[in-house]
Amino acid sequence: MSYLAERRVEEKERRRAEIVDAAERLYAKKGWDSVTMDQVAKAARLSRALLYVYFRDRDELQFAIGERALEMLRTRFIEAVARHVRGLDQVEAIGRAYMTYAQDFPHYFDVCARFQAHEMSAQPGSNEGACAVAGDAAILVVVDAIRTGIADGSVRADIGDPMLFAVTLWAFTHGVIQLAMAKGADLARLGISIPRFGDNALALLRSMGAPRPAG
Amino acid sequence: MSYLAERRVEEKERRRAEIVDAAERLYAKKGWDSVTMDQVAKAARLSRALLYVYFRDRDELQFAIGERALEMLRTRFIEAVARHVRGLDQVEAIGRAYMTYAQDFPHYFDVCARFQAHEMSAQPGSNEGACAVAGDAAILVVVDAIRTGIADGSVRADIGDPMLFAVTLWAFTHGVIQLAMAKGADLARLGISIPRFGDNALALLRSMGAPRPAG
DNA sequence: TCTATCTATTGACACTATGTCAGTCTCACG
DNA sequence: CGTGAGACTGACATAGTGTCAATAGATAGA
Repeated sequence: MSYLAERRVEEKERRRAEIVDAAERLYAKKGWDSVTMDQVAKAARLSRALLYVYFRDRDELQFAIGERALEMLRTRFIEAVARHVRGLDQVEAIGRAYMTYAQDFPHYFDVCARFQAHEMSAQPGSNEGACAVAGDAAILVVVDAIRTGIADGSVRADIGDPMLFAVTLWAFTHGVIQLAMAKGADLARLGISIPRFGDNALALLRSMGAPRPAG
Repeated sequence: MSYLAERRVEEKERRRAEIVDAAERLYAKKGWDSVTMDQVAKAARLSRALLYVYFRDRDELQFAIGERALEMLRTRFIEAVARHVRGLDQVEAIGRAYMTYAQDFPHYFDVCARFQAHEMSAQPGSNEGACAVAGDAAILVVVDAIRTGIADGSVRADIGDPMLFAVTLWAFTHGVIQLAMAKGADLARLGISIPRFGDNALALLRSMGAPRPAG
């Protein structure tokens, strides 16, 4: 029966998703480092051994959460872009979207940060090409916005490669958010509030992309 | 005898340093995650249990390496500043120094990145105030350079708080290096070489700080 | 010199978590 | 039925962390 095999696959995907759900809840609550496979198994009401049927190891489970995180991020980027017409505004909106994303889903941002920081050597078992620099799909949204901006004149035309510019903007923004997320308290002690920090960074980035007479 | 107690303290510090040395070598060779207390103990020719006399736990050992890393970073910053007179040039030199530092001591940069990313909640047992945002001492060098730049006219005067600007520059630069370190291969695949990436970022940062008619 | 004592050092233990595997359970199909 | 494929599990082996009682070594004082 072909549609039985189909059902099997479907069931398998559901189980897998349930596991990721459970893992994600724990991740959000306690941080990845203190989530054990046992806890995940219990939360999903399965035996620990079964997790290893669906995921090669702990890292691959985190990787699965990462895929969700990147997908969500891309969605937010697209929504942000849709709210503006001028390219420069879109780029700024993307930056702001990244910030609110990090606030709304700290654990998602955490995965992104780990993907970004550790080699993440696309395990041979999984869908390899899925994640490159920072979720290709997401970065492409930025590139598009930049291209739009160059076309409508809101972004300086003399930036070189839009891809290079996009990756750089990404790195800048990521660095700012990461610092804000981890060191909010220390920043406060220096008289810097998170919103001020974020707004300032965003303004600087905007001025970087805008043509000479500031826009 | 007072000078005997003194000798004791000295010996203790030497031992401690030996342990950190061993740990650091392993860190540099294999990355912190795959360094075990056992390996450190063997490398230092001590029993594993003794490590716990000198360091509360594995994290505190890494922390000790972090102190060295931050000290080294500050040194590099100071050297970089000393090679220039105009504030803007000093700031740019600091950024470049951070990049070469990351190349020269990848494991030191790795510790910095972890300090920056994880709360690093200054353990009550150790010298707490030692590390705030990113090794206060290091960031102060940046602040000084910015102040110098404002004074000599090479840096836009209308940036607000120099501290805010310094922290932001730090975050930007850190983000760029982190991405370059971890994703060099993927960047290359996008046609972006590390040097180009770094130089471009540095140029952008410089243009951010320079007064309107680019300097 | 002998001994009390203090500190550095260690072997062995308890605990936690990971990943594996042989074996059990379930159920659609012949 | 009963059988075979795939879902599922209990129990094991391994590895690493942190702790503790006990040992070894040196020093000051009798």
